[in-house]
Amino acid sequence: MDNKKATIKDVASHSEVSIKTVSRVINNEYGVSKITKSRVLKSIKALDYNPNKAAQGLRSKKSFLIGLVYDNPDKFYLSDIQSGVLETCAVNGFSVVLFPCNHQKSELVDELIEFIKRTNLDGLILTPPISDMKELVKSLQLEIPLCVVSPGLLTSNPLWVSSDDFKASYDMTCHLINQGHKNIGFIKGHKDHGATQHRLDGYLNALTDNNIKMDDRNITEGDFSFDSGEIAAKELLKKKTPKITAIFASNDAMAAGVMKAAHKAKINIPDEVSLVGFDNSPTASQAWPSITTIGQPIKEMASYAAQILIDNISNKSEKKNVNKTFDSELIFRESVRKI
Amino acid sequence: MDNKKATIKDVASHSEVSIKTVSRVINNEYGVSKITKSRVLKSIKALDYNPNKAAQGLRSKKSFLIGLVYDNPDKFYLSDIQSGVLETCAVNGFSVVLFPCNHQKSELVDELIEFIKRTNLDGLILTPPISDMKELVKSLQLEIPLCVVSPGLLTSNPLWVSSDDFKASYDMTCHLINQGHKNIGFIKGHKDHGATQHRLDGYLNALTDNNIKMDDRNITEGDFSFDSGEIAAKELLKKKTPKITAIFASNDAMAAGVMKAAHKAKINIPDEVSLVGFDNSPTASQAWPSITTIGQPIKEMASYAAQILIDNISNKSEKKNVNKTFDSELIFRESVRKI
DNA sequence: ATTAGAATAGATATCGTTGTCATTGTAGCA
DNA sequence: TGCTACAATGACAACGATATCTATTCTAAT
Repeated sequence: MDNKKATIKDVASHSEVSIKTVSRVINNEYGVSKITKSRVLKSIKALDYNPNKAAQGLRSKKSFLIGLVYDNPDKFYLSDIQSGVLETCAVNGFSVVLFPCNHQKSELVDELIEFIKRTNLDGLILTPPISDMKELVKSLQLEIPLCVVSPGLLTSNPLWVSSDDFKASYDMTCHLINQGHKNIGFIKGHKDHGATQHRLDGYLNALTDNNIKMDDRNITEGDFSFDSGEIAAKELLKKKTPKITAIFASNDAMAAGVMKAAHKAKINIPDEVSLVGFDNSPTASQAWPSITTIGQPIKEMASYAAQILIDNISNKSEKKNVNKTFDSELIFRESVRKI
Repeated sequence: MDNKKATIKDVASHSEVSIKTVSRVINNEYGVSKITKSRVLKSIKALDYNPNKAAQGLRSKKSFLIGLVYDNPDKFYLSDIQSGVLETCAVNGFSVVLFPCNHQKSELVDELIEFIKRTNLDGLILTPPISDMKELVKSLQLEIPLCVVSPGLLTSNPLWVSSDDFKASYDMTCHLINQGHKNIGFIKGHKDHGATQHRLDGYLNALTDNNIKMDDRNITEGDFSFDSGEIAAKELLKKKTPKITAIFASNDAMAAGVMKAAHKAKINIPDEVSLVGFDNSPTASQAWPSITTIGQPIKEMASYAAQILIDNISNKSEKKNVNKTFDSELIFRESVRKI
């Protein structure tokens, strides 16, 4: 049976000090001698004591809860985000509360504010495309410490972490060009994601820098979904003059869609058309042929985001410039052919 | 700026009743007249009051936190589980704390118990394959209210929800047989999952009931991963006498692996070999050809699991027989051909 | 009228911590 | 020796809710 749980009082009397001293030990505060500290720690172990979070929270006005807000159909991306945030929070004694939502819902701000209050959050992490909603971010900032992941625009205001989508996209396009491709189709991502523009810009700049004239018909709409990739590919593949020799999909899900379209149309990848994606999701490595793509350290980014947010909440460090951009990496596989 | 948050006291004085009456209204307790109640509710709105969870928890010994334990590489499955649990918890004023883990780690029980204590959980939901670890479940039961999802063995003891894997697998096998297939390869799932045995049994029983002699060489090992599916398929596809005409993979990820193996070996699906999976994950619908599979109401199951757990915690209902098995559904697509 | 019993409301203790402020102990120094 | 400075410790209130118990008011039956 469960003996009643030990409280700070029990620890105090067991180690013959005041409860305040025990509290000091728990919170690693100054002013406890080494001897006392070790005695208290021994008692804590002996009694299997765990501080009561509710009581701590009540007194210190903290909830030790961080909200994670998302509206992203990419389960692989989300999974990485979650693990990163989770690990860091666990290490720091925080828990994570998830908040899936619909970014197009007009009442979202109100719902979020209600959520923050009801749950008594200490901080909030916003992921794309929520992190791209400037007005919403502005409003939430007034309520609670914030960290945004991959926002379209980097301001100095809320905490942020980001990845270098522009450079990655630029480099990948150059890679295709180096492989002899000049007619490269591009499938854009969802218009509400900041990354969409950056990835497009990388592509466009690479063309320009390599003196390739941009052809409007090579650029198609997409929304990061598999289906949109398939539809866009149909469009691109039926263009005849000049024929497209490579397709750059703004993410791997759409690249997989392209692959399906190609299969259906009996167009061989990479022999007839090369294909690259973005995200390094399992989809890309499991496809046949496996898809050349761009990897970003999503989990690390998320982990770092949680850390700077927690630091900010605990105002442990008043360091400035904690915001950080993470490097991406090209991952070469079987879906690109030299021509 | 943030005015200080309203407390129950503020509401009490604003509506000119005692704090206890406000408490009664918040908790929907007996003994408040309609008039008083509406006055209090009005004040609550006017002051934008939200009960402080920490204080509630401290006093009532609850944390309003439910733990969700998982060790499953299938992100689609997990995503459904999470949304289901999340929604139900939100409606009931509970939050969800995630606990990803490694089910093969020997210290898992201790880690879980530590987690339960540290986080002060009110209840725990275990998903496969953790829900299949009998000893672990037994130990945790002593600590905290439990609900297991899809355990291999259904006992009356902890709360559970389940899906009818045996029947689904049986029906799917019969479907293949009806389409003229007699030599059906089977790829098993991960040995630690209870579902693995049930799915295999369904297949075997269907063969027996249709007077088809089981061939040992038709049954291969797998572990629910894409790669294991690809490896198993290589094995099955090289068998010549008698040739296999259909493959039943225990989940969609492995079915996708089979598809890759077939592509590599230039074997056409479904013309030369039919293929079916299990889970109805996006993988199956996005493949080319799209894969016939079995759908289970994962999200609903998870939602239901959370509900009965919360009911149990709040001992709202002492209903017995709340445990429930959910029906599966065959989903017919392009990967099966009549012969 | 009277009164039992239900319905309603309130006073106060309490949950397990941390914050504030006071007290004690000890080493260093003139 | 006497004093200061600072490290170490403790007493007690407070956080914001619920539980327990008591005190009113209201209703309906006598």
